Amino acid sequence: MGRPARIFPADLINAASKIAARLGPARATIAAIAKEAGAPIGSMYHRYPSRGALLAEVWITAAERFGSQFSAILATARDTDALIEAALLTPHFAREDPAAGVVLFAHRRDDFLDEAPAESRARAAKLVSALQKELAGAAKRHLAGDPRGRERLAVALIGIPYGAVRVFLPQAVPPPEIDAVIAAAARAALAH
Amino acid sequence: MGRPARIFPADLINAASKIAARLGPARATIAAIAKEAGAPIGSMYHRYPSRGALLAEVWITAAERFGSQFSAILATARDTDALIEAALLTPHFAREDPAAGVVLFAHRRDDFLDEAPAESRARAAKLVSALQKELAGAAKRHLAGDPRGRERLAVALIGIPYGAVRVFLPQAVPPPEIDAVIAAAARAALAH
DNA sequence: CTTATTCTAGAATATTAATTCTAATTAGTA
DNA sequence: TACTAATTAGAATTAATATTCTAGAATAAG
Repeated sequence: MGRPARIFPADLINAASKIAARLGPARATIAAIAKEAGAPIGSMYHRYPSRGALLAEVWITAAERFGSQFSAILATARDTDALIEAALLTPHFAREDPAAGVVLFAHRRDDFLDEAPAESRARAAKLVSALQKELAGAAKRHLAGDPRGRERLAVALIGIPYGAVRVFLPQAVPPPEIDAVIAAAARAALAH
Repeated sequence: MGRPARIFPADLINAASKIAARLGPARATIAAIAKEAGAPIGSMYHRYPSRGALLAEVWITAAERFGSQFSAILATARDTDALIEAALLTPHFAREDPAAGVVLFAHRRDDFLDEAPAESRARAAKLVSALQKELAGAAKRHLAGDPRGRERLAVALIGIPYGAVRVFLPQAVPPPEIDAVIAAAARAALAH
């Protein structure tokens, strides 16, 4: 029933991710994304109500992928060594999915969400708060003594790896050698 | 000779810094900056040829302040302990000059420079490459054995502190407790 | 084979914000 | 006191892009 689609939502998200990674969300215009996707402008609005909604979807898609891997690692972590794996997810992710990595680690979240409809914003906020909760839980388990455990864990497992890959992104993918540096730094940050 | 100025360049830079820190460079419109400075739109263009030129000046001003302190520390560093002071400059700077700190550490450099005239861009590039050179020199002195010394130093003294304060900025100023975490992490990153 | 439906297609319009322009002030100077 | 230069002041214009609108195609159902 109806004309078959040539352009699917996933195509637009992929195209928008690439453009946003390359030029930044501010320069990811509807025209540029449409061109990258090989779609006419009209089809963009057939899929997404606004540019803001599409950009939000780009961030959310990337964040969901990262978040699910991160929480899987965190949930099964038995000791500090296992936590370090969570810190290493950031460079790993940046290598495995460069466009999503650049979206998440070389641009600002708000630049993807500022123009988003309320519904998308709520979905994004849920992702962030889920991650916060998991960090709090892990802090309770692994850093029981520290009243600021969640902050410390956030710095060690998110902030430090983020800052380290940020030195290289978006021009280059983070080189493999920094993984050891990230691991050592995260470990030190955890060891009070 | 001529009507005395009510609005000075520094006023516009300060106003633009505040707005850019609060809303991000993309939302720092000429109208918003003019309002913050109590200046009419016309006066903006009397001082700066374009919005891009003004935003570039905001970043350059902040980067010059940070850079001069950073290179002073780096130049006189005798041992690893002294290098750690360079890593701590990031949280210190974010506390002492919150607007400049947010400009440098909570936003993207390119979002301040993408629309800048060539002359401003060149000035900004010079600041960046000066810092690169200083890092390379310090790497030679302090990490003589490491072929990737400059990268490691960049990660330890810039990337890690940046990522750590980024966990808090721009909502809050980085709390004093993270300084010890940053110091430990930077030290670990240096001690291969 | 006609019709309803879904989608492509891109031109036309609307919106937002940067920039330019014209006029009005103010202070020194001849 | 006129005159000139520097600046304020903000309205008018322009430019860039997001969004809407109107048509045209393609498919399945009846």
